[in-house]
Amino acid sequence: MEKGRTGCGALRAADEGSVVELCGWVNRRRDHGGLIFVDLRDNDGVTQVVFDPQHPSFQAAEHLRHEDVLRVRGTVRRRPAGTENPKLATGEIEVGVDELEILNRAQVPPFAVNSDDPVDENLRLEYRYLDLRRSRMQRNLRLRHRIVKAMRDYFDSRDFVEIETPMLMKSTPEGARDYLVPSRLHPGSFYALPQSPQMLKQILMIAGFGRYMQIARCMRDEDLRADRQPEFTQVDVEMSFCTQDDVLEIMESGMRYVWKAVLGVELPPFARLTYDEAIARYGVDKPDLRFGLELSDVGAHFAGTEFGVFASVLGAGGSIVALRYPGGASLSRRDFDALTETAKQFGAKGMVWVAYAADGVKSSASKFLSEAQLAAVRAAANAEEGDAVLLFADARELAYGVAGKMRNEVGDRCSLRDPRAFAFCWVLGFPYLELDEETGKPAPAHHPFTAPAEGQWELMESDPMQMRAQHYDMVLNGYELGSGSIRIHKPEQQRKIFEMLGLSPADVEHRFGFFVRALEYGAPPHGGMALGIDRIAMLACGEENIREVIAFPKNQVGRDLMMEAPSTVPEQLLRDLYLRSTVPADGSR
RNA sequence: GGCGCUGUAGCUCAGUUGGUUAGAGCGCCGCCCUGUCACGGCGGAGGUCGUGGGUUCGAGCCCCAUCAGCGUCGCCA
Repeated sequence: MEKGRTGCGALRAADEGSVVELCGWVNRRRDHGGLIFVDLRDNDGVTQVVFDPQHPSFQAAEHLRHEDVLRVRGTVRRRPAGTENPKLATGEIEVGVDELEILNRAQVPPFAVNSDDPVDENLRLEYRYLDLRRSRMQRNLRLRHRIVKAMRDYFDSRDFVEIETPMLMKSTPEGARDYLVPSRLHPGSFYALPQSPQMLKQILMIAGFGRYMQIARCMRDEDLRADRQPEFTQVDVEMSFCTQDDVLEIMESGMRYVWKAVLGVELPPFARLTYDEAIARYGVDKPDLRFGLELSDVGAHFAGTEFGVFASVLGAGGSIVALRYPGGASLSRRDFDALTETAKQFGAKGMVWVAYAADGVKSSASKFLSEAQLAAVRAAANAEEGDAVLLFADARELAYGVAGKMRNEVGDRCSLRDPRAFAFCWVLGFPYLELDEETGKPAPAHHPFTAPAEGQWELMESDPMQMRAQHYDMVLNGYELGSGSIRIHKPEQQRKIFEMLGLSPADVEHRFGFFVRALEYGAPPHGGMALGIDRIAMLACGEENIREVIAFPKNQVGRDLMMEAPSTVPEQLLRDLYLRSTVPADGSR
């Protein structure tokens, strides 16, 4: 607070009689003709200031409007008995104005700044400075600040060093699409903005820093989602001579510290699931553990079934996955049709439902299901009378995937996803390889610096798809907060992975030469992790959209509606960079 | 690129089966009001019903296209 100025949230009854100076915005004005009250708001709170008619500033106060900016000097006085406002921290007192200075006038704002009533998001983003004045964004961004500060404090206390890495980096072929920056000094060459500081933090381990962290900005040129922005912030961590358990301990303790420091919440130890368990029980590798509704495989009960759909799926080695819908027996056929449509959007070919109502069992496939099968499904899904069970039959991966997404859908419909609950977990033991959908060949499921599970290098030759990675994800309420791994630190192993990726030695030299060379100069074993700050802040704030915890976010098509970026640039700027646009003048493509 | 939803006053919304001059609350403007705090009272202004086309005697409402936004799938090593 500047010398002599008092915050608008500071004054209490004990300050009676003191002369104070307040600065802030007109949150509200109540004009009684012979007496004017103004609620003055700053980042500290709201104070009622009073203009008496005999005072020279009274006439000016008659013309004050929402969001005008004032400096006020006056005397703190207790409010008359019976007029205190218990809803206001400063509600015992008011400031009788002696001096009013109007520092600036405001246009009539396009939406109400003094309330958190919903407003069209386009408008909020266009007038973000007004939106940020509102209490929701003030609260969210201040909470976010405290999260980031708690993280820095925590990692500092555990002897991590924050080191900045460049924003102008080198484009690498795999992963997300890069944002490119043309080089003026090197015509035809480009920097890439970092997707993450991955290789640089590993090089910092090779450089002997031992424990590194960074609040790192990352950019990925992919399509946006409610939980995804093209630029985002990670707490990026790397450590030397560590095991997977060491990293998990550091990161889990960190989250526990942050939750305690910022929210006052003591988190229990995080649940640990293997990838295979997560898929089998929840159908996803980022399960929402705020609720149960675990999946079950009921294929065994349908051996020899006459039902064509099930028979062909089982014949082809697929799965039939059951999901309980609590209270679902009361749904209408129409409701089930709508659910089936939802499942189809998740990739299902269809859905069979069974409703265990008090007056009997109904099903979309009742002709084909025996009493014994209905009972077996009910038992497998732990369904009670009044529940429904949804069945998804398909190739194993698809059936579980759809069931997992439908589990979240059912969780929403049954209000099982409490926004104030925090269910953290670790997912471990990911497969090292997955089949590339285009080529059909095995490719690393994660980034190519991940180390296989201990003692599994030999599987690379014998049974590569069985290899597991020393890779781990931290998951909160169904959101992936981040992932990490123990890295490869032997240059020959790193080369082998690149080779498997189909890179020739010349490719490796061109793209990763600096990195493999660094590994050859005594790279210590190391590993680490990165967590998405935006998602953490979003969940800590109880928000469902990442834009609510970012001061100046992009909209779904990557536009900043306030400054109107991206934009065209003067021709000369392009010439300096040796660039020429291929976009026709009318903007068509 | 696919699918779904949304678009009516400055804001948030209502608008019946297609039928007279498109409404409400808040905000805005003016007047009144000395204890309010979502102050109150009286009066007033304010509309390309996203845009274009079509069907119809008649369209905010139906059809087609298009724009913008949101959600989602693909995508995000």
